[in-house]
Amino acid sequence: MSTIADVARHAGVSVSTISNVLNGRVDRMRRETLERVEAAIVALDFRPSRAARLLKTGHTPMLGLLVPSIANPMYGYIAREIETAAQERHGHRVVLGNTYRNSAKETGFFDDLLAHGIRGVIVISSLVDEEHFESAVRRGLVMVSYDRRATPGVASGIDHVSVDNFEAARLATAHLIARGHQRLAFVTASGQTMSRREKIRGFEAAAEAAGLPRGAAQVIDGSTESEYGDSEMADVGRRLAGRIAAMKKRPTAVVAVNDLLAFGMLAGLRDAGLAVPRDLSVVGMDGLFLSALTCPALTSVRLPVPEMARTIVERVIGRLADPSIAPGEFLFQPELIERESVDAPPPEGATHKGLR
Amino acid sequence: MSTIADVARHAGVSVSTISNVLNGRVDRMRRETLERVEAAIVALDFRPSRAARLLKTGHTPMLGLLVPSIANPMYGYIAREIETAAQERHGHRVVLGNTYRNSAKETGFFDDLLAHGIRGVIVISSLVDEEHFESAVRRGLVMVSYDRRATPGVASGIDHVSVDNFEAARLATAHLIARGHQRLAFVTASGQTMSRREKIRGFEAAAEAAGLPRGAAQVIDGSTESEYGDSEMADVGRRLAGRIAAMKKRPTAVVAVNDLLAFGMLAGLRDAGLAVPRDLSVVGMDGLFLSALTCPALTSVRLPVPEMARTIVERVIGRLADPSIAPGEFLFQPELIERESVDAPPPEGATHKGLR
DNA sequence: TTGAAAGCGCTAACAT
DNA sequence: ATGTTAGCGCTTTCAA
Repeated sequence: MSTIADVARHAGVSVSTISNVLNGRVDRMRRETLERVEAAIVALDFRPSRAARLLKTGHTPMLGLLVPSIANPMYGYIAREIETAAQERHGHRVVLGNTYRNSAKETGFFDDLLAHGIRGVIVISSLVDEEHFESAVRRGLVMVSYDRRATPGVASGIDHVSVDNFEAARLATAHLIARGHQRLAFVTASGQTMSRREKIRGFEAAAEAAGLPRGAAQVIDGSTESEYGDSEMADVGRRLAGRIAAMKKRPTAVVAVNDLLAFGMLAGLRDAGLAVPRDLSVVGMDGLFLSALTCPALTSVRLPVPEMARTIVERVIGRLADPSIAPGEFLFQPELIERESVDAPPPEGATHKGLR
Repeated sequence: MSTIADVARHAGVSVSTISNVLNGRVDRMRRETLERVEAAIVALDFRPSRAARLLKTGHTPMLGLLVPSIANPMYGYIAREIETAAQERHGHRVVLGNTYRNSAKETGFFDDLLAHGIRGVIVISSLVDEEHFESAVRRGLVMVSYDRRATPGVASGIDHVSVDNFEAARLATAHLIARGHQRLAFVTASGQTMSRREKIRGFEAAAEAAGLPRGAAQVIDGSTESEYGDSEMADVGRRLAGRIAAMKKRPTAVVAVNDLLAFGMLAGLRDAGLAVPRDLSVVGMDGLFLSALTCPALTSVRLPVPEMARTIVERVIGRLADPSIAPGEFLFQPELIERESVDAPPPEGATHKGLR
């Protein structure tokens, strides 16, 4: 691989002239010089070393991207949109890390980014504790977090981009109530992410707004060993389905914390001999393309992923370029996609399978 | 961030001593010196700059990973296993790129890796043309390709790791034949990847081995606009299901080129009023965790993804360390997972819906 | 057992 | 309009 010195020699100019054309400082340059330089660059197939530039400038067009697990279709989708936006719109590459929701892994990732000279990082759907994030920010990282709301009243050095999770759950719940359901459950994996908290609040708010009696809207959660959410998430749904099927006075409709858990729930309900939506209605959240393929096709609350991805990328890169920009909070609105997993509740007294 | 010079000053030694301890050359060092250096490193929270090291040594612990689309659950799964193996077993980070099966994007990715000083790259499931790969290898990349067999007889500078796609399709097809099916279809997206070719050969070989009459085992394909395979792949399956349902003498069983296409097919068959496996049996390939959740649960051929990921990572890193190692081909065996989407064929004359 | 110094490939301030 | 040069933070001979 040829270096800037080779090019300078080949073009019969100095290295700074080469550097000038590489960096667009060509205004006060003789046309003929520029042409010779360009020809030399082509002739030698010269590509400037990013490593050397980084060492000199302290900048490099790369971003870090941390996800709990890229095998989770939702994170895969978000990651694709982020990588594509970073690359196509800003010429940045992305370094990916799976955290398995493990804060030591997160911290290790931040350390490595810094060592590699990468100063922008996007963190997807982490757990509640934010201290090691702020500490990474103090060490020089520009961070945007997806799917966590800023803690109200706490100054943060981090951008927060998220969907309005409260509204997402409220939308799903209100839809169910409008279809006549009076006994509802919100099903989730245990373990508190901030988005789960918001969703639970939205669920309860919708129930209360509809004047449902106390206890008519319950939260049911199931624990996972490895809390990072792909196949495990579906497993939780499946187990929870069994538990719900066995309840004496079971809910007639269920809001799942995300599509993956809903997929598991659909499968578990089927195992238990319950028909959706005849015996029980189900709403998911995420609006993955896969949710159109389940049987029945899943009614879900869709997130505006490509738009959010664009904002996320713009924020990191923008704040990297201008550190005086203050971090902010960006909330996106979800949208209910009606498909086939919701119907009116079964007539009272017919809640057991086969009675209809 | 402190530098090696800061540490040297703090410990009262020279920078080369610091460098020596950083690189484990501590054998002929006074114990007391070592301790002072280590204390200084801790005191200053010093982390050596990878960028500076790279410039000096030409090596950096990073790998490139190219996938058609990380939103595809199968690529997400492979990517997770690869990233985890690279990180946990070899301390390497990974730069991810989505190619959308576009060779200009692939080439651009290779260029950038080289510019960043990254010399190892893993390419997942690319199209047949390999010329721009070999050209990247000539420019210094160490490459391993997943899901492409080496072209027989052609010397290649690339490692090939793949599942035995011939065997995968043969397994699926033989299973169907053993259950009594005599009229089969292999369904796929059009567009030739090498793995599809192999699968088709395996499908046909199984049919022939069973003595099925000519024309009893047909290949049906559907085109996609954007050939990179996630939601589009399912869409193809869905469309093809409609086409199959409408056939006068339709196959009684179908082998899908991958699980995603099978998911679409299941949904499309349902749309068409056909019951699986009563009216038609379906086998997928990949063995995604999602295939356990469909209805009916999908019988599929599972790939040993974690093992393959480990081999892939070992090969790049091994050949990076020792360029004299020759590239090779590594074939893994798949395994049939029986679930609920396969049954005996419907009695002849009862192939139309509702006739049973 | 430790230190001095050259140099990896660039950028940019400063000279000319 | 172009050239000279001092680093950026390390590694690694070579000397002491």
